[in-house]
Amino acid sequence: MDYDKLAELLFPDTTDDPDRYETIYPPRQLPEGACVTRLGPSPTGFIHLGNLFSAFADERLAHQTGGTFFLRIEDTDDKRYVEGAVETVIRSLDYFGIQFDEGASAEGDRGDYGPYHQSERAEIYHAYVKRMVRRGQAYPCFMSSEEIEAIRQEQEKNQENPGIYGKWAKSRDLSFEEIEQKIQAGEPYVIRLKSDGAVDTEPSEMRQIHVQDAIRGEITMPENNMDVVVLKATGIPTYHFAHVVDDHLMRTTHVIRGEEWLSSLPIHVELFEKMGWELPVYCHTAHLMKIDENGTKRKLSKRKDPELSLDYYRSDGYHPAAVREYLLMLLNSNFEEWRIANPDAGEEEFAFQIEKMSNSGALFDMTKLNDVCKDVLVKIPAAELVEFVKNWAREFRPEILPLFEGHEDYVAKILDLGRSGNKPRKDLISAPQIFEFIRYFFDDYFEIEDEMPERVTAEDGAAILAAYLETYEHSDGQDVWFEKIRVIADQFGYARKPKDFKKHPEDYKGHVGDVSTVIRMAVTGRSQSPDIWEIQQILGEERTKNRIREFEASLQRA
RNA sequence: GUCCCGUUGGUCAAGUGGCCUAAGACUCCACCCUCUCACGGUGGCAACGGGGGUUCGACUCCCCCACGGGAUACCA
Repeated sequence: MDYDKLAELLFPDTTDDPDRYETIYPPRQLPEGACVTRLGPSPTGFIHLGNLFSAFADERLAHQTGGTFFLRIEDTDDKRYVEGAVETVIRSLDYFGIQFDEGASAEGDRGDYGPYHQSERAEIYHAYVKRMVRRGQAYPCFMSSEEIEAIRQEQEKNQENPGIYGKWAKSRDLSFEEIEQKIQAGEPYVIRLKSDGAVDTEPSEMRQIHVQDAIRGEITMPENNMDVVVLKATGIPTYHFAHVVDDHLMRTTHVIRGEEWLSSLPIHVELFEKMGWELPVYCHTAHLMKIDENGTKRKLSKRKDPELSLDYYRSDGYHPAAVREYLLMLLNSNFEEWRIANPDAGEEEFAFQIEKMSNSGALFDMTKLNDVCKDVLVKIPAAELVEFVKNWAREFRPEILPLFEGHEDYVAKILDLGRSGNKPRKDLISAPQIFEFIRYFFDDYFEIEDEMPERVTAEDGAAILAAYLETYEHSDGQDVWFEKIRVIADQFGYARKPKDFKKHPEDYKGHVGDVSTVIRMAVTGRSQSPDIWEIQQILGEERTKNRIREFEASLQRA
């Protein structure tokens, strides 16, 4: 077989000098140790937590080392294309603070290593495939999908490994004339790798390949022996081939991808060997898992698990900084302890290590996320939180937007309730929860929600409120204010201090806490809340007094 | 079927042959602080999947099994 002739037949218009791309895309001029990473989503536009998870690792690794992080759209499967997907991907990631230095963007490609859409790189792939053909490393295959299906069935019947290899790779033996004739007849074909892997050998007897995975350590697998497709009938490469060519030419140093790729590693190794290129550092991450209804751990799935979608966190009003913080905890096991030691440091100060990534799948724990949210939100200035909640409301709860819009200062004061000092309150978790938490500050959403304390009758309650109103001075300081409540407690037979009541419960109806709960009920409609005095200061004198009068009246009616 | 990866409390996890009577965080419980709640503090419950080896000694190394996950496409 004259491979040069075959290559010319297959790729008449393609360059014979793929090495020219080596000069078009020279090694990057980067500082020693800089990592080049990439995210390669398919253009469905659906970007999920797993993508964010690995994008985060990519981003940290690149930016921490002074390297480059780029976006490459892996649109080799035309069936998957969704309009506007690139914008969606970029926007989703940007919301969580992930930005690319290079690659596909809303305004088109940026950077010297493009094009960054695989669909636009056909001539590059073809140049390398042509060279493989010339070297006898690849060949056209004319088998129809029916033929391949029949082969698979026979292999299954004989308990053989499915796939095109060895004797099944019938098109390997086609003569030039046969090929030429089929092509002239317009028969569709793909280009397959002519694998050097041993066939008819037990896997354990096969040559083993050894790859150092940055997360998992040394990986040992039998070499590839499949004649995998490198170029589809459409002339577009498969993932395997595109990965090898692109990551070489784009000078990717670290390939971070999900563990589902582990099994195709031998294919990639053979391809890299055939091309004569150095392997990138592979980092195969574990999948995010969840516990499903029957209590078993399983991979988060697109279809079943709404929490996999990034939009889930956005629409549920989780602050991106909190999601980042939590993800970083899952990403690097030592982050949490570092955070405890450095509560105020920026995330970028944390030394992310790829080796510290877990190699078993982590369960995504919403309870923990909520806890992380509290710690993260407590550090965000109130004004910023107001903007955050406002933007969330605008998109997801427009009916409550008027509460925030134009009242930013009022809301900011509410959010700052008890947040100062060295033991700040940590009440705030997510946008909807924040609204729920502060709702009673707005008359439209104020209502009596809880029950009166057991130790206070309606009659006593009304009397307490009357006495409270009598002595109420809006300008009183907190201490003076509370002293007055103690006096009222005393008047009505409630202990001035809870401890007194605990010691001699028979002497009292209750204690000062019961009295203040009545007031709290009147002012907030709830039996639990932050400091009443501060709440009253924010509500203002008029609104406070009105609420007390109203509750007093309702108790009298009862 | 074959191949690969994984398995430490309910969850995230530290652990690289003796420092393990197995760290820390979340959850839960108790107590303290306290006008309620939250915060904070103190304490508590709770784990090396099973079986064989190797070794003076194994969570750590090897083998088998079980379980979970993945691959086995002209999807990525």
